[in-house]
Amino acid sequence: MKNVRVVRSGSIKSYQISPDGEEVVSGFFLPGEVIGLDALATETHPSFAVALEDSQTCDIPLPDFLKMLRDSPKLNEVMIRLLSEEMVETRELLLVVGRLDAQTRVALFLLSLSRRLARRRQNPDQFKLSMDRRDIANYLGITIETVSRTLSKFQRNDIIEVHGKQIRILNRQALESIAMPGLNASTQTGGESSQSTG
Amino acid sequence: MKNVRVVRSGSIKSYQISPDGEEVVSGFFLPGEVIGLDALATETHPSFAVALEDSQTCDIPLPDFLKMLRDSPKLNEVMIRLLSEEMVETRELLLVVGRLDAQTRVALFLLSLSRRLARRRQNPDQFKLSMDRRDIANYLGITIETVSRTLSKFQRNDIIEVHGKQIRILNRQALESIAMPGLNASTQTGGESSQSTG
DNA sequence: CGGTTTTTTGAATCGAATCAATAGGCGTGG
DNA sequence: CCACGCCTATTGATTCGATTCAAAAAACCG
Repeated sequence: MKNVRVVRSGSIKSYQISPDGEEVVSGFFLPGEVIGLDALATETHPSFAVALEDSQTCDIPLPDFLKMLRDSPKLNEVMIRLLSEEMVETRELLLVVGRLDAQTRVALFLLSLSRRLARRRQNPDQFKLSMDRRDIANYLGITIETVSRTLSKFQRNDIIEVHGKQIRILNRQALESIAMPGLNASTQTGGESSQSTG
Repeated sequence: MKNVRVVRSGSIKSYQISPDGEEVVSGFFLPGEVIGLDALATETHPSFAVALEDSQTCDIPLPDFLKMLRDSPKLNEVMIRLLSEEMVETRELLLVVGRLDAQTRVALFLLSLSRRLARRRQNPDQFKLSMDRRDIANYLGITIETVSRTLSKFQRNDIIEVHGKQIRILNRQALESIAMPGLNASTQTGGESSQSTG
């Protein structure tokens, strides 16, 4: 699969196969987002991609893309910028993922989805998860059970509403304060919320 | 610090300041490695860098560097490749850091250092850590105590020898098998109480 | 519907963090 | 050179969060 792929509609899961044969989810892509930029290094995708729902994508074969790169200095600049941005984002995720507790990861995940939906003018406060719990857990590096428990807890605290894959954000502020690594503890989250102060 | 920086000698720690004011170590750089590629996106470094020992670096001011990029399609290509490679590497680290236990992280860390030393023709089996336990812990997303315990354990199992910052790798195979996420468990690493020469 | 898979919830266990105390290095000054 | 104090590292005991194992409940599909 040596393509650069632009997502047009639907959603895509990308994953790798770890040395021990396990699937490892490395990202979810929404419309407008680009998959396979890291293919530029190796000229082969280190990862696979599957659609999570009916999706349309626009594939550009890697050789063609490289040729375009050579022909267009402008595209070159854009690509460097895109890569560099993705780099910053991934680096941040890296800082975050290894050291955060489960509920922070889940909060960040929900907010990330929300933000990306907002960017394409969809309701950021109510949306349907296109991936199942297993994929979320895998992506966040926690277990299915912990994802489930955490969502339940958020719901109990009136931060979100969960109906299967349907999510509604009720208290964005609370969610954001949970997502903040160690920053301000209590918003108006009452109940059992108890995000640790340090 | 709007520079792209090439490390010539010594070693450099790069870090960010998290929202709650904590230092977060984001990488260690050895000679020949390049710091600040992600500066290309924002035109400002998201991170700081300090020398861990006497070091020489070669700084290229970002504007100059960007001009060079504009003037040289060749450099452009090289940069895209470099960024893309760094991307792959960081992505892998990401997969790994969020889901691995402490001793796997430490093993990977030691092997990473070793590999990078080998690349520049230094002894990959005996070297001095230029950073302290605090930095290692911070980088790996675990605590000082856990780093210490893990190194001690490796030593007890005759996998490495530790004298403060001086490290000697005694059983690379064992270290590698620990570093493998969930792959073949026992080389001769066995449990804590495996046989040993004394 | 029945059967399957996904999700939620509960109880027990395990690993790492935390709290606390000791040991080792290292530079300064007696 | 040794004594002292400071800082880093190690080790031990306890606590806490997440995993694991197990089972029930809900959603999904032919």
